[in-house]
Amino acid sequence: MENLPLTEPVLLILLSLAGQPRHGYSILKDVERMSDGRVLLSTGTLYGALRRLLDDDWIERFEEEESSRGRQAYRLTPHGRRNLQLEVDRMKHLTRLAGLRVAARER
Amino acid sequence: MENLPLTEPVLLILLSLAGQPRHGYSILKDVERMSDGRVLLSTGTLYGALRRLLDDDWIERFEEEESSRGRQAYRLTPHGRRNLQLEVDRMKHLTRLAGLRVAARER
DNA sequence: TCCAATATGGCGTTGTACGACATGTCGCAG
DNA sequence: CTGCGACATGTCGTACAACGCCATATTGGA
Repeated sequence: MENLPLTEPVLLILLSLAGQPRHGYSILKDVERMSDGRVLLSTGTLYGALRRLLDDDWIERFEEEESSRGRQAYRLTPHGRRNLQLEVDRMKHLTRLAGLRVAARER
Repeated sequence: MENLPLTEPVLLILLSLAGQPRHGYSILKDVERMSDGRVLLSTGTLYGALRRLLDDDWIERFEEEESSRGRQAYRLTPHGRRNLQLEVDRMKHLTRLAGLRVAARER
């Protein structure tokens, strides 16, 4: 339960879970959609990241009764949601700054 | 001259160079300032990243005549600036989406 | 004269990302 | 009823970025 690096794949996974609980394959597809097909997580990346997120209590398993298949849904913990919120705020701050800097054209 | 992963350290370094050419140590301090002290690049990270950015022609060495010390300034190439612009646009798009997703509170 | 800040860089460890591989289910078109 | 593509979950090995630590050198001020 320490802190993990908030890399792009991890961020996208969390973002995908922010709206609703999902199972692995669904996250994969959602990330693809969110990024307009630019980010294609491999299953290696996905399940590795999910394990770390579980270890650090950012997400938790979420059992759906009626699902017959081996599907396992994941959902954000309050802890995870809090941290995601902080991260998004940080990103907003940074993009604002980035916009200004890049806009100040070469002369 | 292929594409390199746009990780957080790399992004911050580029952002730091967007405003003006800088030498290594100056980038270090600027990144620290930009992130309100939250991101402290180690020199290992910095010079490793700079080498890769040079290899991939995102930045170039920029000789200042009057500098007596071993200072070597770096500056964005047009290629690097273009890519940075694209990356910033991508980030803006993502943050917008992230804001919406996270704001849609649990129920 | 010493010391802190400035400045550049190498090296080894750690851990993430990712492709490749492995396995199985479900629904449907032929 | 059979093959196939989408759905679904995971492991393993490798490559490489991040980072801490070390080494080194200059400059300006107390």
